[in-house]
Amino acid sequence: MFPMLLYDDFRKKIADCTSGGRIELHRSDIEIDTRGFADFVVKTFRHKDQAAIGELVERIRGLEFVERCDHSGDYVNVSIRAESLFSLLDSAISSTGIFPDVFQDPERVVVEHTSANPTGPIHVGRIRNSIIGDSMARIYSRYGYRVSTQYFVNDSGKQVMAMYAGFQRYCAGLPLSVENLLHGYQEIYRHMDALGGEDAVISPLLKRYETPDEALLAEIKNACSVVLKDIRDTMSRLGISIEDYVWESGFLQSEELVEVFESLKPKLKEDGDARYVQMPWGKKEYLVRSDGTRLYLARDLAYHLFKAHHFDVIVDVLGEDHKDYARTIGHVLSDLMEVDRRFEFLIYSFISLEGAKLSTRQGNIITVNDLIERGREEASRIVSGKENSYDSKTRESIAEAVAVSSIRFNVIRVNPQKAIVFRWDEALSTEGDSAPFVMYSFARSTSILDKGTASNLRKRQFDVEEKSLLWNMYLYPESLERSLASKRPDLIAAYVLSLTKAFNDFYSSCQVNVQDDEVRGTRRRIVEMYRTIVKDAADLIGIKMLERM
RNA sequence: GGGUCCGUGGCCUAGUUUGGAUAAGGCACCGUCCUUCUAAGUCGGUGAUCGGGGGUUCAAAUCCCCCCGGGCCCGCCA
Repeated sequence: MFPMLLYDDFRKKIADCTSGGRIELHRSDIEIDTRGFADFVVKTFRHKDQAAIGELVERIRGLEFVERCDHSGDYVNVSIRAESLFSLLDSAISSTGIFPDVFQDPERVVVEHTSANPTGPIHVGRIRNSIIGDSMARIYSRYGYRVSTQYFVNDSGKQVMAMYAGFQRYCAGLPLSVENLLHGYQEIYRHMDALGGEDAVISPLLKRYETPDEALLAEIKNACSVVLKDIRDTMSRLGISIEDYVWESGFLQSEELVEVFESLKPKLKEDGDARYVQMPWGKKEYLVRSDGTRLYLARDLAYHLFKAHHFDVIVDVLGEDHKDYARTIGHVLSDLMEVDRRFEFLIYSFISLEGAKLSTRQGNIITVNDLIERGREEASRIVSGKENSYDSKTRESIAEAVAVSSIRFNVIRVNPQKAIVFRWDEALSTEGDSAPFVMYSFARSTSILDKGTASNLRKRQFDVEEKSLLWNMYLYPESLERSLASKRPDLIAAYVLSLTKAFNDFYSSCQVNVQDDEVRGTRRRIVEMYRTIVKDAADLIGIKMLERM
């Protein structure tokens, strides 16, 4: 089943004009104009037959939604009638409440994101995973997929063992808190060499763990839960909630693990008592150590098999350090194990600190909670400085929404492939291309609707700013499509900005609440449609729209 | 060393997948607009050899090759 958006696609209809004619053009020859010549441009470089192009122009002119169509240079410029855009959007939103409507797709998608080792609070380096993952899940969902989200909790590796051992050694008797666990974790790595290295400190625990020693399992899971609670609270503040937390320890002896080894049996190679699979690009990937214990890869494959049992599309959001790893699991699952499911990976580059590297272990982090707090203070100051005075409760809720939205926006707006260098002023920026810019326009639209009175819709000439706003609204499906196909949530951010700019132009040029019934009626309707669409799109990237700010 | 991704005005970010008409936003800087619906806004201005070099093409920020700079990976860690 192929996911689809339901709306009247003018672009497709223009493409249809070329079929059966003397020149054939593909949908990709028809572009959205970005230079101000028209709305759509049809590229005709490869067609020198002027008569045939003239014929095409005539056919396009015949379309009821086309206002103007001219052949100029090597392009055919097509302008769409504002009335057509208006009635398309109006009827879609009137009948279904959204634009574009979707065909409910029965395919089940699971997006795994965040999955950070529970060894400390979530920091700005890690949050990109959560922000991208959550937005991507929302985009799949908006597209009509049945979506679930998961966090794979690592409670079985060296890092959490070290945290547990560190807490025992350096915080004995103290309460099991995030601060104490983090302290123990950092201390034990500081003294690792003096204590005899990982072999002496961690390996015995790992061995007991995999036996399995149920009491140890429970204690470590308990410690992880404490840190995880803190991570969950932070994410929840950002409007991110993950449906299922799947514990790695659950796969130590699972059916799926047995299934992995069963399925890989013919492909598994021996190296002493260790076992590995050979990658076609030359690497050996180990699943079993010489001492018989299993590596993370084995448990993660079991986890992916578990996901494959319940979902059709399995999406992992991973940092660029896991790029080769993703290639490995993709190959093992699809080619070696021949699991008939779509495994997809969204790889993003890191957020770094200027000069320094982020590290939980070394204590060199900016926590997301700190970031939100700073943002809240900043926003609170701006709200207080405004003329219309809000009570302190309203002011604080505005500040929180602005802080959270700004942080999410400034992360999501960058192509996941590109690295981000963290800077305080950029992370919390409230001017220009930012979340508050979008939110503020929305708040102004609330005022417009509050102040005037409704009236009947009547057909009339639209101004250029009205047309431009309508056109931008019409383009929403294009952004949704591209964003989903290329797993680029940043494209939604770009769309939200351009829609907001179009609304601001409209706002400054077109008074809405005027005497004239026809003008007032259509303009108020345009504002309502804008609110529906901008809210829809903003929600995909976690911007919290406020009625007032 | 091998692999991989990135390099667009002083700074940040789109545009590269599918080559085409004036390279688009934002920040900063200079100037404009609050007795029309919220100035977190609007309008205008300064500022780009699209990292460098070669190639393909009627046409290259976009495709190919080489080089330079930076991130990440190259564990019987997770």
